[in-house]
Amino acid sequence: MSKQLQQKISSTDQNGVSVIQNQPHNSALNPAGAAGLQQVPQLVPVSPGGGGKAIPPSKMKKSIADKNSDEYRQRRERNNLAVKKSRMRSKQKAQDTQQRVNELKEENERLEAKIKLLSKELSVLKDLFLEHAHNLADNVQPPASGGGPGDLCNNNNNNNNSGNSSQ
Amino acid sequence: MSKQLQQKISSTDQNGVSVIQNQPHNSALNPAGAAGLQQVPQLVPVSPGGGGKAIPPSKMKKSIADKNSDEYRQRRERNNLAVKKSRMRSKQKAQDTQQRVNELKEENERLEAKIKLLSKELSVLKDLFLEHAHNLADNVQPPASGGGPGDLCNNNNNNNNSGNSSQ
DNA sequence: CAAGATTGCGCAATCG
DNA sequence: CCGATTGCGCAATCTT
Repeated sequence: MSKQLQQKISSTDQNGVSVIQNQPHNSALNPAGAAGLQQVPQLVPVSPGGGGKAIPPSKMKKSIADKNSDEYRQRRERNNLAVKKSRMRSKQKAQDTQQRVNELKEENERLEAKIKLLSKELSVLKDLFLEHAHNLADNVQPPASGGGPGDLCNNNNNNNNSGNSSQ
Repeated sequence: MSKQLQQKISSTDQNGVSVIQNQPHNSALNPAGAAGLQQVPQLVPVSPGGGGKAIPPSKMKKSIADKNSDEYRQRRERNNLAVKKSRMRSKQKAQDTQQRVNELKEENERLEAKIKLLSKELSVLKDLFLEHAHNLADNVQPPASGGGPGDLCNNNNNNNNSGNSSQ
């Protein structure tokens, strides 16, 4: 709705292709070419013939399916542009998606590393706690040696409550 | 390496298209159709003309570019199959990639959640430690305390929920 | 109903 | 030489 145009119109040039199918079944084909030959059946479904009501579409002289028509050519070209655009986009999107995958993979690795680290820290702290617990259980007795690495837990505190402040 | 063939030869049927370009520039085009017309210029680059040595390629009667040739038709069909296959694959891959993105995104979220949880656990434990440190500092002297049942150091359980071990 | 966007398809040129 | 890719145009549809 708001984007279009802008383009060098490479359109048909360097390429100059020509294509034709082998088993045409319908549609009027028209070899308007450069080889030199030209043959235009000019077949147009003029009237329903036998029994139809009427042909709603007003003028159907060349209407569609007429390879000679300017209109036709014009529309073809427009469509060709549209197609090119659409394909470009499509390809781009695919690429972007692929990149997204890479980014996500990277981030994943980062996160996993972080988890590993946190886990390790946690386990260390927990071990410390366990150790203390043991100490407590063990040393129900008086503090024998002074320099021992133990006993952080000397507290029987009557702490009312923990002043934990969130991060 | 092990997939191919198998197919009802839909080839040209329900479709029956016929196409031709407008500005042929090169290549010998040959409208071999069904509409009823046929014209085969039969142009073949017979001799290099001016100064070539010789034409290595053995027989080049119809060689390539002959739309009538069986050989040609056969090759076209083969190529058409190849093209179809290739495109299918391509599309499939794109789809897979997209799915991969989704999976990765999900996993990412999971990981992040886990990180959050671990972080919280960690902060709790750290706070406990800090508290103990304070207590230690505070009551450097009164080793004895009478009757407070509030003993955090009793590490029995608090809320430690970390029994996760899946994935 | 028209105009652009998509999609399937065939051709041809290239690449491996 | 052959299959796989890729760019391109046509035409039928789908969307807007």
